[in-house]
Formats: sequence, structure tokens, C-alpha cells
Amino acid sequence: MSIVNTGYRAVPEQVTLSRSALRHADGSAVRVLVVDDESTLTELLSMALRYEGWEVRGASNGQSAVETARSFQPDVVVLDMMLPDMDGLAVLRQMRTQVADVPVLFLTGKDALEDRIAGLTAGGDDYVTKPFSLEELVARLRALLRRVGMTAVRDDAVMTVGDLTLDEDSHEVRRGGDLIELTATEYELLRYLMRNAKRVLSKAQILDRVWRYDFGGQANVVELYISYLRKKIDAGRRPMIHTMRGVGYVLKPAP
Amino acid sequence: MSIVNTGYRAVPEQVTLSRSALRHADGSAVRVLVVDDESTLTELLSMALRYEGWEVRGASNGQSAVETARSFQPDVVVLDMMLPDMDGLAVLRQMRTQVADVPVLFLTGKDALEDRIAGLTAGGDDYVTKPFSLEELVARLRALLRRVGMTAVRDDAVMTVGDLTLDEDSHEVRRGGDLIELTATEYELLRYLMRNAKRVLSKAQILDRVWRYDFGGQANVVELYISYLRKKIDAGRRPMIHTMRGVGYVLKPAP
DNA sequence: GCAGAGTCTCAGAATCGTCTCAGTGCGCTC
DNA sequence: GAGCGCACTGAGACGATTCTGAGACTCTGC
Repeated sequence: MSIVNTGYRAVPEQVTLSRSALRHADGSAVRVLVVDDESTLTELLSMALRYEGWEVRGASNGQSAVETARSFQPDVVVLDMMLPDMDGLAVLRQMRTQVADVPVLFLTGKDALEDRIAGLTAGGDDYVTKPFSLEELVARLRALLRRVGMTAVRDDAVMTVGDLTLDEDSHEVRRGGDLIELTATEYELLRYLMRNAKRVLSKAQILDRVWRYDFGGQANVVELYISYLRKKIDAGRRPMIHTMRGVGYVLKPAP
Repeated sequence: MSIVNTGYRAVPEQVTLSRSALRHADGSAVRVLVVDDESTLTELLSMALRYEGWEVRGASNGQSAVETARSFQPDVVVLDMMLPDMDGLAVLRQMRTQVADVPVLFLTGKDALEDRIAGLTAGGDDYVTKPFSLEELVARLRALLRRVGMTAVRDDAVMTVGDLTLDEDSHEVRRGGDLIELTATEYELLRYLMRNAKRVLSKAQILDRVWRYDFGGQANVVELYISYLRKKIDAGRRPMIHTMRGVGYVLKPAP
């Protein structure tokens, strides 16, 4: 895990996000199969998804991916298109013979090859390009699971905190009825804050989840984007975003 | 233990805080593995954590850390990033092969090296920078354990003493429903007092637990912060913070 | 290739938190 | 009841953190 960087000092943090996991009707945890040959990425993903409360299994090549799919019977698969032994589409095809209709989230490199997977989203699958942010990846997975009807405990496309709502399907954000336009980064930051409403999040945590895993820039982007969000969401209203000096930020319903 | 600080004379102290330890369902104590090559720090930590009622094992290098992890099967690990033989992340990886999913609290030096650990909080692990205060470290450990579902005897994110409540997730403090804003130091001091409600704490004890272990300043900071806290918590109410002249302070429910 | 939007860096300004110092008050002991 | 210490608190210095404006750079769509 020599992945990322940037300079945040540790800061008193709550790392207590025991989030209520998305579940099967019978109460067992969601099962995710992660297939990637970069072991650091697989580790990072596994940790993040376990943290999400899900059960994770990993595979580093197409061969074992197919085998694991058979025995593990995952609810969703994260699949790198670039595997050493097999083409991603071949893996997909074989995997579907083992687990009919599993939704798949493809990981693709930057540009190129886009055409190879164009058409895939038509089948309900989806893809993200590397490097991605963990929040983005998790959001996509949740969307896939939602689509397959893994409705689960109160997992809705619409999130609400006080008079603030965020619709994951339409990307629409409203505060007290007013539509608010956000850029992609602002949106991701807000979603993360909302998913963890009333919980203090350190800048390090925010950076780790909302920014791409290879982000190497200045740490104060977080402050910057918090200030953008405030202008759009809190302007002229009871503030919902609060600074906890030396600790981090919290979003909570205005009193 | 030539670590610590400043000029409080030894003073009649209660060293009897047999606090109800966070436990496994079966009643056995929480197991913590502390890995650091500075033996003074390891000792300081071990004492503090045993005092917490936990079972502690120490290791001074990566090699033995991994071995100890295997045999000891800790519930949580405190791991210095700077070890003589191995990189902290390498230790983490090997340790995880021995004890799947143990949460880890990393210790890092000031800045620098930060790059090696960015991304870690994403998986639910956490870190503190040296020099830290013992209360902060313990709070983080408790948060990690809480997250892993080591729920145990009444260990909640919300603490209550009389009509005073403190929420460790949101950092929210209320007295009789009124929200009270505290600075970071005030908050830590209050948490310590609440964790030891009805117990007299000497200024030396408070200094040792709430201030960083290298604090070298004037001893009357404690008095100062107690007075800040009184203004915010006791103002105009039945006082909860009491001075025991020549002994220390107690926090207890207003009668 | 140009315009516009979005993202990020940098640096200065504003704000806030921490701690020291010193004076005052108050309780305890004799 | 007097005197001595301990405790409390106001003022202010200092340092750290956070905020924000200006601008560079990148990417996209036309």
C-alpha cells in the first residue's frame, strides 16, 4: 500500500463509521468480489469495502476470478479490464455462466479501449476509470446493487439531512426546496458528508475517501471545497457545515 | 520512563480507577498489541492501556510484531510507522495475514512520512501523531474497537453524567439539552472527567492524561481549563465540577 | 484552437486556541 | 482570627489553523 500521499497531520479523528450495511433480506452482508492484479489496489479496495460492512473476496487473475465467483456467489463484482491472463470481457462471460446476472463494475485505464466497454453499461453494468475515488466507486456499487433490487435496509437513492436532500439517481441537490448546482467534486464531498452526517470527519479522512487515490496535491483542497460548498449550501441560511478546529468538519441539520 | 513532564509533585492520588473494561462477549479482556522501538513509549503506553483494563503485549520491531500478532491474536494494534527493521505498511500487510481485519492505530512522527499513510483512514484504520495525549490515543482505540463491533459492556459513543452528555462521534456536548461549544482541549478535559465521574482526579493525573506527554509548560493550565469548563458547563446551573482543595477535581451529577 | 468550466496551488489575512503571567480571592490550619 | 497557600481568573502574547482571493493549468465541447 504505497499508494498515496499529501501532507495532513493526524488530527483527533472519529473513525467510528459503523455504517449500517446494505444487506440481503435475510440479514447477511453484501458479498463483493474484487478482481485486480495490482495487489495494492485490491488491498485498498478490500479495506474500504469491508469498512462499508460488506464481505469481500479478492482475485488477481481471470482464472481464479471465475473460480471464486462460483464458490463465493458474489452479489456484485469489481473487475479490472486489464488482467494478465484473460480479457475482461472473457472473464465476464465465464463468470456469468457461474453467477447469472451478477452486476459488474469495470475498472478501466485512462482513455483508449473505451469502445471495448461501450455497450456494457447498456446491460446495466457500469465502469469507473482509474484512478477513482473510493466514494465514487462505492456510490457506483451501491447504485448497481440498488438496481438489482438489493433494496435492503433503508437504502434509498435519496439521502436527507435536515432540509437538505441529495438524489443519487438524478444528482439533484436541494436545500429547503431550492435546487443547488454543484460541480462533481463538490457533489462527492457533500455526499460523503451526508453519508456521515453528525459525525466529525478529519481532513485526512475526507481526502482519503473523496479524492482520487493518487492525489498528491496540497492538503488544503479540502478547506477550499468546504468553502465552496458553504457558499452554495449555507449561504444566508442556518449553517449545516461546521468547522471543528483542529479536528475536522461535521455536517448536521440546522437546529 | 523518563518521558514526562512538568512540575507537579506527587500528590495523594487515587490510582484505584478500576474502570470497567471494554470486553469480549465471553468476558475476556480486550487485547492490544503495541509496536514501537522506543521502549519508554512502549512502557508508558502499556501502563496506560493496562490501567484501562486491557491486556497488553509489546513488540519493538516488525519481525516480532508479526510473530506476536500470530500468537497473541490482538483485537487492535498500535503500530509505529518508524520501525528499525521494516516499513510500517509491510508490517501491516504481514500482520493482516495473521489476524484478518485487526484495526490498526498508527503512530507517526510530525509531518513527513505522511505520504506513506495517506489512504489508510479509508479502510477504517486511524493514526495519531507524536507527541499525543494518552486520552486521545485511548479515545481513538476505543473508537476503533467500537467500529469493529466490540460493543461490550455499555460502551457507547455517547457518555452521560447527570444531565451532561458527550457524543464521541459528533463531538457534541450538551447540558440539559443545551448545546455547549468546546475547544479541543476543553473537550478532552471534559471527556476525561466524565470517564472518571465521581472520582477525584489530581492535577498531575489530569496533566498526564489530557496533555501531550511532552508538555513542558506551567502546571496551572489545568486550573485554567477547569475554569473555562466551569464557565461553559456550570454557569448559572448547579455545579458539577468541584474543587477538592489540595487534592484535585471531581465531576459528579448535580444533586 | 478558443471559450468556459472546473480543479488545484499559493500566499496573505483573519480568526481562534493555547498558554503564561500576575494579581486577587478564599479556605484551612493553627 | 490571622496568616499562608492554594486556587481562580483577566489580560494579553504567541502560534497555529482556517479561510479566501487570484491566478495557473487542464479538460471539454463547439
